[in-house]
Amino acid sequence: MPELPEVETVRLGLAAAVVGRRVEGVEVTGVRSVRRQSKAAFKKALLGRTFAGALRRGKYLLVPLDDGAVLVAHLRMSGQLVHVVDPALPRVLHTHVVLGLDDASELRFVDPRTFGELFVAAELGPDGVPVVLAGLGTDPLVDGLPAARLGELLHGRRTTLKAFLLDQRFVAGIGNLYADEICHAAGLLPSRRTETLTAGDVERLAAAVAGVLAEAVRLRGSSLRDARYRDLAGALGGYQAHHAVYDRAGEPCPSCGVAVERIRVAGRSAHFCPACQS
DNA sequence: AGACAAGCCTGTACGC
DNA sequence: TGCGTACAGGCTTGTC
Repeated sequence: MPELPEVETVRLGLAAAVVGRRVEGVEVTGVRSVRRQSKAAFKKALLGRTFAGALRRGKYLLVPLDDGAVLVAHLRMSGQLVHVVDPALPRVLHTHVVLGLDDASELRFVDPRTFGELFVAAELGPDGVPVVLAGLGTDPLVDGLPAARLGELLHGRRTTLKAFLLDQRFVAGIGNLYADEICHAAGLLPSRRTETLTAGDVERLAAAVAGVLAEAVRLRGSSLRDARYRDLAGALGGYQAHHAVYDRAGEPCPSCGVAVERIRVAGRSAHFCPACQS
């Protein structure tokens, strides 16, 4: 499930492979992948446009177009963007949108669970981010997230650390996997109440957010057992081999060897080391 | 065979 | 009262 590091890896791929290309064809065969606007409006907004950049905000990909609008993509659970150099290659099952580009390559959107979506946003805020995404919080990579800022965001919150990290209104880009890894790196339980965090805890949390995400981006994201996440060229990520706790219940904590446990927090699976985290 | 996983939205209930 | 939080349900399909 693509989170910030996976989406950032796709963004880097888009910047290298499709920025500067012009859209010459738009096919929308999926029923749900384009749902914020009509398929006709989506096609009209893209046809003839040139990709002018590749940005990311949280888990949203933003591709500015040469007319000032922005192509927005969210992969949700199972979405994948694939750059296919040879359009004669067969389309895999669940290919819902295909953009034909002026170098004869194709950008394909594949999404078995159809939670993901594409749309073109014309109304932008002063930061160039579509106004419909104005509710997104701080992006730790784009904006940085020093401990002082994290402390401000935590101020007054009365919830679990897990729920806080997953709430895109405060920090944008963290999902279930990286929430668990960040908690472990910070030595804090995912079930820890935010109102009990000390200044030292917040310092370690800020360092963990930055450190875990940076390392995961460096290794081009995490591909899980289903190998659903792949980068734009179809390659697997490398961070899954470095997971300390996520999806490792019963296996030894890499720091201390104690068995990793799994519980439910904020309605989600949460993995943690009972010895290293408090 | 059916529970489960995921992200995000919506609706509703509850507590300070 | 009102706000923030909690929880459940919906959407979907591949996997165990």
